[in-house]
Amino acid sequence: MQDGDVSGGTALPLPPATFHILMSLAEEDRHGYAILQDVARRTRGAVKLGPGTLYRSIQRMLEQGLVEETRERPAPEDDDERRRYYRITPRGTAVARAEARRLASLVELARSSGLVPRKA
Amino acid sequence: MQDGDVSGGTALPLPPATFHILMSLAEEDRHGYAILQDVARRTRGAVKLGPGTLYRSIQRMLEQGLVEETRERPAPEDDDERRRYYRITPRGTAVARAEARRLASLVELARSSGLVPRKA
DNA sequence: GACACTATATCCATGACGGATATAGCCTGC
DNA sequence: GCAGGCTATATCCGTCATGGATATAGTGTC
Repeated sequence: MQDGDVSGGTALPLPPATFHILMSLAEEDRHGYAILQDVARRTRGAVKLGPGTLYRSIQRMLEQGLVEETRERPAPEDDDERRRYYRITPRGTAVARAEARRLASLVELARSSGLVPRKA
Repeated sequence: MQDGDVSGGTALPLPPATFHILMSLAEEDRHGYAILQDVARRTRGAVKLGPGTLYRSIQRMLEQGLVEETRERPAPEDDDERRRYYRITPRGTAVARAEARRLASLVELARSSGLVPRKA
């Protein structure tokens, strides 16, 4: 299902886990485990990333420059030294937007196919 | 990324190829190769299914009862005996609708994440 | 003391994919 | 005449993303 590239080796469609991680980080910087909880919360439990999926996705995304690790950390009393915090990059934002547009046009396609009788 | 089932072993998210095939068959009964061309046409070339993906997807979908092979064929002068024609089942329609709703709510999620600046 | 939660990371099996390959008849251009 | 492309179906292979199990380890709860 080869769509287009978005410059730099990241092709669409984006792996679903990658898209969810980018959406979570678009809101604010987070560490891995917090992303896990945030995705579950935002999707009302519909999407629960497994730990394997999460950490391997983050590694891939670091290599592709979609996210970067931040040195900034919260005040020590709110922190946990084990955590690793991540921030979305401009490239990550661009890729996420491209994926969102792709999904939106896919929904449009479904609508014009006579599917989608009512609003979600 | 385990979402819910839609009764009978077919889980969401649907494999993208499966969703495209269902959308194509929602319009009218088609044979395999015609689905291939229709998907490419409807997505304006953005999605081109490989032959392996197409025929294995159809086999899986037959097993899951999402599509069925039809005995009805066009007039012999418009036909090709090699073709195998497929029709979407009520279950296939239900599954496709569920997937379309899932995608629509994913787009909504992206919108509320501050992504998606303009319409696709 | 057992269990659950936080937090990261790796391993394994499964599943979906693209592309190559196979087979084969048809048509077009050179 | 024959090379190449199109129609049409089907199988094989390597790759990639996934869920879940497992590992490690500190904290808190029952």
